Amino acid sequence: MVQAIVFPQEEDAMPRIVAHVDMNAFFAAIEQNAHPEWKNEPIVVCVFSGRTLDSGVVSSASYDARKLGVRAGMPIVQAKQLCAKGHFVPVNHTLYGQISDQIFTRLFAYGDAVEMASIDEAYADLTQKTQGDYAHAERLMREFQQKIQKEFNLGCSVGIAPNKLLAKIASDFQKPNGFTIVKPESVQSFLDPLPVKSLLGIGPKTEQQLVEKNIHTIAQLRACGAGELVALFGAARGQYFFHASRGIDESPLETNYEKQQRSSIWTLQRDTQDWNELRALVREKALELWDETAAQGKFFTQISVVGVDIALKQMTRSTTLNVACVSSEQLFSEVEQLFQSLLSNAPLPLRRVGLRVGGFASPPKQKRLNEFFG
DNA sequence: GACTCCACCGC
DNA sequence: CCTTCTGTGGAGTC
Repeated sequence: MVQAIVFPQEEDAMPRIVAHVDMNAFFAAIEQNAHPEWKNEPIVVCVFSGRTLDSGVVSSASYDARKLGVRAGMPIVQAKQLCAKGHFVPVNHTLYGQISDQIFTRLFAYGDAVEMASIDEAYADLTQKTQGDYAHAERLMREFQQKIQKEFNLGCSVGIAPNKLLAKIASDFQKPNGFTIVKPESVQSFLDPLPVKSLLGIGPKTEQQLVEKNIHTIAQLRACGAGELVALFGAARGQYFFHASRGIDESPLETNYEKQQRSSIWTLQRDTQDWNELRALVREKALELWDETAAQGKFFTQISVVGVDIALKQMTRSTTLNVACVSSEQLFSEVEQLFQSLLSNAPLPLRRVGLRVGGFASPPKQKRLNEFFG
């Protein structure tokens, strides 16, 4: 075969190759490494809410804990019943974030572009580097997988496919330490037998709606007309499902993504409907949020508060400022008003409350950033 | 456009 | 039986 000379137009036309990397039981695996004496013992990483000794949920479970039925999202109390001898440790997001950064920094050497999709997932675009050659892509990503295992003692699953949608499903196909390649010619046969829930964006509620229409597999979803899907799910999601069921996804890697909002929500020691009981804590949290965003040079125009009542019903109140918020005092005063409005309409005492800021804009009064520090 | 709620994605 | 925390995007409503 003649070696093709690559012109810019042909570069654009080159079929994409995208890899998705998903760390296996990431938080639990890191904790396992931090405690080598727990080898082959169940480890359960927990978010303790602080309300009672064991209130809270499981964030991540090691494979030894999963064998006993422990799952992410499960109440800690329930996990302890399944796994009395397990090691229950609190989440340490800072540590996991640092390790995540180190791991995915290595990935930049393997692709043209990298998107860190979450703390334990990333995409790499391999199109140019491999010149569209799947065998080359496989060699590269197997090397990456082994490198991470060796260097960090952490396993990951890898999917390689023509786009992000399929690469993500492929990395999920075999776990742990899976390696799945979906070439363009086998996209449909790969997708068809999978449950609809395999598609990003189809969760429990949407799955239920589809099951009611007797749609269980992606093949059955593909048999639906675009019009029917749009009628059922609205324009955006309907069209997404139409394309996704065919394995079509042109979305590019988001390589310089910026957060749109920052929020924090916490569980109260005691349920309440009384602003005076919340005031001090809310104030503290508002100041923290101000400090964190100001430190990043971010100035927000949107402020919201959220309450979750004892029936777990959520309520929100929000406001949009004309000019970015200028001080922590202004933030707190806005938050106070929003909470008073929320509380006066809350039918039941609140169990959890939270704050959110977003709508990041230029700094107020056009001050130079460094005038805010020092 | 602003606001509120809902569904979903991670772990 | 008990239900954390963070962030995005869509839909309905006004």
